[in-house]
Amino acid sequence: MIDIRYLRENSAEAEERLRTRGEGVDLQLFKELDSRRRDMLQEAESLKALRNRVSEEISKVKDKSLVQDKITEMRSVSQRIKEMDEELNQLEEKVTDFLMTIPNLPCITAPIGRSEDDNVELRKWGEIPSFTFQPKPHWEIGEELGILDFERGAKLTGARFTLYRDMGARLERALINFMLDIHTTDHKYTEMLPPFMVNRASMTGTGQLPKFQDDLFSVSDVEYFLIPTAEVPITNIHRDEILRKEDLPISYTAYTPCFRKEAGSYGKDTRGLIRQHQFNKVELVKFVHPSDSYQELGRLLENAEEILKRLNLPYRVVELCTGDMGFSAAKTYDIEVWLPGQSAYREISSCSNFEDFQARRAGIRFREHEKAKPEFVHTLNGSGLAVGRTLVAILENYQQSDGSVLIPEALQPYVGGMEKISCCL
RNA sequence: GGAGAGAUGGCCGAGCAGGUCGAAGGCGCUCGCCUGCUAAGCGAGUAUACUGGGAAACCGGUAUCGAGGGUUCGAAUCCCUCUCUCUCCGCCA
Repeated sequence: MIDIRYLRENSAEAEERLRTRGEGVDLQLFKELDSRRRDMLQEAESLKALRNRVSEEISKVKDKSLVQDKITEMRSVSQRIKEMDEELNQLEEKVTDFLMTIPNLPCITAPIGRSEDDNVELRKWGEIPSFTFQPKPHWEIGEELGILDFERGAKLTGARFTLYRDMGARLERALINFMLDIHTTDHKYTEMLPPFMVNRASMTGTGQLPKFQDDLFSVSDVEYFLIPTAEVPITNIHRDEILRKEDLPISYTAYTPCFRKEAGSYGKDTRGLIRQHQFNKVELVKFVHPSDSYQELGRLLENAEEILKRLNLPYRVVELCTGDMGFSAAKTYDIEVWLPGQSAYREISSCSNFEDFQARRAGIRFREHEKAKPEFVHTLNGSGLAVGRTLVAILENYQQSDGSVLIPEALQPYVGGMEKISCCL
């Protein structure tokens, strides 16, 4: 949520900045509703002040028959208050409903652009492997090795679900442990294992709701939603809390499965592991002091990159343009890993600074000084990394001419010292 | 799933035959005093949001005792619904 005062006082500037996202927002209606609300609020509150005063007078008189006329008068005042409160509630609801659907203001340093074509490549790392044979896409490698079973995944559930078997399952599990170990031990994040379903308030806090309900799976007998990313439960850990300044920055990491409907992506990535309804991810989340947030974003990005470096997988870092950023983000860097099967870089991590957008929605604050008013923290998060896509990158980059796949050295201790995956069938 | 108890400020905890209660008392914390040091003691202060005024310091109004609704001139206190927590029984990894 954007600061309502900012929208009130700088609506032209706000409209301009939002326009760079490709989001035409008209603040005129908002301004009207907002000022009507404030006028009415004042009126209702002065009526309440009157009622409070007179009620106190009544309480001091023993013989109520002496103040019967005041009681009668207050009866109608109360009636009026009730009517105004109802109208006020409606106005307020309209205003917050509107605010909740407005995306974050892009950071002024974010490159202006319309789509991913306008993203800016910042750096590249690693050697793109060259093959003496035609490299295969991971779904072929996985099926031939007997470690990925797409057909049975579809039988069990449906499209975009995959059964990992044997070394596939083990490799996925190894990657999760590998990533968590690095982030906890070397990068000093605190590991969390959150619920995989959350309530409406949590989804609203991080920005998935109310606007993106269509992207979420939910359960039918209670109003719980399956998390699309660990960002949701982890960021909401501190919802409605005032954190101690000394505790900032707070850094959490968590492995969770993620559930996404992927509505509107019907034709895309239909084969393989790239776009699944359920996938595993290790997430990094930080709660930071507003003055440090961009520095911390840089660190978080490096922490995510570190995983690819240790696995020796080539990647590049891209800065997203205003038109390609997510709803809640002010600034986003994507890490894209090289996939020889597609001869392309594909997103494997997205690291964002939300500034105070989520903190304001979720009520996550801190105090600058003992007596200072609480302020909103800045929240950050990034994938560290998407596990399934990391497995894809390993299969495609480490594939051998005989169909086997070498296991990156750093990962070998996590698979009992095994050096390569041969056919598991 | 069955039976019962509960939810009050940073924490503990009173109030609950409706009024002077944003809420006693204690603890914690902050500042000051006192004191060889420490401990103890004394005094003052110590919620949040919205809103009006003010350059600001600050001053005023409203709301908040789990959430929402109701009764009433007036609700932490009475009534209804919901959520959560705890205890016992059952079931279960």
